[in-house]
Amino acid sequence: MLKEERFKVILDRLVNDQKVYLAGLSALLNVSEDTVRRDIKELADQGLLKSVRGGAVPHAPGPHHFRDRISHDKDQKQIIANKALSFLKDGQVVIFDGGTSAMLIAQALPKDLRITVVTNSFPIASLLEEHEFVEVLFAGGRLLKNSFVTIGSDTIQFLKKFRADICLLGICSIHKELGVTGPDYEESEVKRTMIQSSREIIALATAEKLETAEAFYICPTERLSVIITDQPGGQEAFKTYSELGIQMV
Amino acid sequence: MLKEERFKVILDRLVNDQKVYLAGLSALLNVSEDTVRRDIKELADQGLLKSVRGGAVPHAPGPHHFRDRISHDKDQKQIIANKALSFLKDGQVVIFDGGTSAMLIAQALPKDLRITVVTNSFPIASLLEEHEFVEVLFAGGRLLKNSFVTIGSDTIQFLKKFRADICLLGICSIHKELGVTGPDYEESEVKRTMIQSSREIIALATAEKLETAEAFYICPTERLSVIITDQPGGQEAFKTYSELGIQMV
DNA sequence: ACAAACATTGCAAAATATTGCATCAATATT
DNA sequence: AATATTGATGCAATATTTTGCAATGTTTGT
Repeated sequence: MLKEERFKVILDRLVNDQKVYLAGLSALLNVSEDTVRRDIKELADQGLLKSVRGGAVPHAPGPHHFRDRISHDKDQKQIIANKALSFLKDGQVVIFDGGTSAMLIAQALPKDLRITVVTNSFPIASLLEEHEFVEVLFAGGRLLKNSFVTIGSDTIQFLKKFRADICLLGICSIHKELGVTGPDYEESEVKRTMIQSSREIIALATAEKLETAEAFYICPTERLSVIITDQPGGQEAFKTYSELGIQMV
Repeated sequence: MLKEERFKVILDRLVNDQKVYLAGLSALLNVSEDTVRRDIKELADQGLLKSVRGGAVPHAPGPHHFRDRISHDKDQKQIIANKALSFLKDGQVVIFDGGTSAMLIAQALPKDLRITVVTNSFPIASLLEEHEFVEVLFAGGRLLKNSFVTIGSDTIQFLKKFRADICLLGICSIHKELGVTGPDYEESEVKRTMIQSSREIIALATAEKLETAEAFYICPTERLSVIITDQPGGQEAFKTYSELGIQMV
């Protein structure tokens, strides 16, 4: 088996699972762990992934460490992403927030859509490179290591200059009374500004984030136009938000 | 069997299997592995496939991840990069311009250097992720596809906010009378701003760029503090610039 | 602080590349 | 017709790269 084949396998698994282990690859590829380690090192040198103790993770992953990630999240989020896409139209200015959910949307974006994207996320900007008709405006600022988003007053100042049609808000906690909240102060600041600069807000939320709250306030629930979630099951939840004029998907 | 026939077989199998082995082709084509190797080399020179140890794989035309391009003409630039590093000290604020030379410097940056980096280049920001003690301030703006730098008035506005110690200026043309010039209008605008925001300018230039000029003016030659170049040969050039108080390396 | 897991380094064997050279066939030249 | 010339090919000797292993550090979790 060629070294390049191994590389391909490693990268493929990385895309699917967001992580690879030395032991697993060693067994799968029929080579020693040493070899896998060397392969990973080589790929890391090329910037195609990030080598970590015991394995590797994608080079620009989300903010959290990979060991506590669950891969089945991905499928659910993918469905959410596709729903969100249906709200985007040619000519719009869209703000993408920096989370992994927004990233999946960027990934699924049709190549012929002509929109202007404003974002503070490297991975998203990077994904949109191949989209010929998408203009990317990147918000500068202090770079948050490990998550590849910019934050801080410069970012906020940049975002204030826009009047976007839609803001795709990554996963936050949403609570009917307590509003939309997030776990990190500076990130929440940025999100708040994104919301202020947008006409419509589309929030992406896995079901377990509904009716929960975090430390930092972002905006009142009524400000949302659409909530896209994965479990339509909760009739009550559906009603609750519909009463506020929010469309549930 | 004609060489062209073999070529066709090789390319066909490559399309089908995404890989070919020397041994397999040698048996299939009834020629020695040496010949297959030579065939593959020839096809590789034409850019039709990528030669790898033990066989060949399709030439990846896909999304050129921005780090790929660093690898080739590396050596000469690498020497330049190392020279440049000796000018950087803990605590400084350094502006990195977006070229590949600046990228090599970023790559060679010692992990324990504590500096603040201001840049408009994704690749550079991305390279610095692993540098624990480097703070990265990223200049927002319109994203230039294919080169992954931001440009435009937002970028300039961002850069104006700084007073940096050093600006590492990628390769431009330098001419004693005509000053520093660049081939692209908007990029030159950005570079000019970087220079205005910096106390000292270190310019990186391969020897063939000295005493040449491009369309867009960036700054007078005297504004440079140091020129780092690869061929110390030219005694005259050395003198010419030394008279202006510029250090040549 | 300890053990276990993991990483790093040096090393030798195996696989693969490279180089120089001799052969051969096809074509060009005398 | 005889003889160079050229280019492709295979072979062998010599590098170079890859790989697994073992000995030795380093990190992590308890």
